[in-house]
Amino acid sequence: MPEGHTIHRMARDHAKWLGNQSVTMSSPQGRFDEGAARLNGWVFRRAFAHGKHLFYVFEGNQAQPVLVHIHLGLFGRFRKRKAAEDVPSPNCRLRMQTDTAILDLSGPTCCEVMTQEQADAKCAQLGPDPLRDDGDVDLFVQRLSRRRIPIAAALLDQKVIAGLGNIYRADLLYAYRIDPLTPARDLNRETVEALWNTSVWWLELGVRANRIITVLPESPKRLPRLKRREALLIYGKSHCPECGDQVQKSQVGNRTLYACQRCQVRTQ
DNA sequence: TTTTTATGGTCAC
DNA sequence: TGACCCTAAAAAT
Repeated sequence: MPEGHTIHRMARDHAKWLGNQSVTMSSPQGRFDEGAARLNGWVFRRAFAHGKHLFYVFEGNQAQPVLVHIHLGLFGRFRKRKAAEDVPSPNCRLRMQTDTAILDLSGPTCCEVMTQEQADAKCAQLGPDPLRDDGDVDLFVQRLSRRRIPIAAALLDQKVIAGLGNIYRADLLYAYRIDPLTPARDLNRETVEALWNTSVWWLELGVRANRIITVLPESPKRLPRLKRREALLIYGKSHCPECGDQVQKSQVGNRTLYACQRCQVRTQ
């Protein structure tokens, strides 16, 4: 269930659980047999994320580290297992096991071995990631300024900004009352910077809370207990929290968009 | 029990 | 634009 915050959180957690340990790797399902066999017993050195892409760095018997690139897609999922006796799901693509932890991966769009150079090339295709130190708001501004597509489609385009998904896009546009069909390049810089800054804040909060929360105005010391519904502004709702009108569901950028036609009227 | 849905993405036309 | 890929849980029957 991944937008960017999930992937960055996984990079952090997995490095904590597996870091600097020799990892026993297998592919119960069989579709990653070759990769698992190649890296079996290698040392998990570190993990990093760019947008929704997750990378592990393994060191073994070769001069250069070798990476595993994982993209969860819509259905991909990791499960942390308690004991080695746990039987993996029949669709478990990859099991990584150390003396202290077991991680099972199922349903990823992508799970492949690659070099650092290939990983760099993969990341070079992506837009700036608000969660990364090298995330650059100017690049976001520039990429948006060249697109005529609706802003609601642009926010899902990983070449424009990396890490946002369907929930963050709906709530970002709602937060600033932006008409979702506004051409991306028509938005003024002030608005684009606001979208970026709020993305940074929401994604960081998402990593910390390990869930999407878009309703908190500033960082609280203690996270309130929120039910899923209460944590979101408009995504998945039937009525606008501001005016009470029915929320419009439509398909924009191939995904279901939730928006309020009465409130979201800004076009710059 | 079957069908639908989901926080994603690629490819062909 | 639509077909398709991947999996699991919720919703519908």
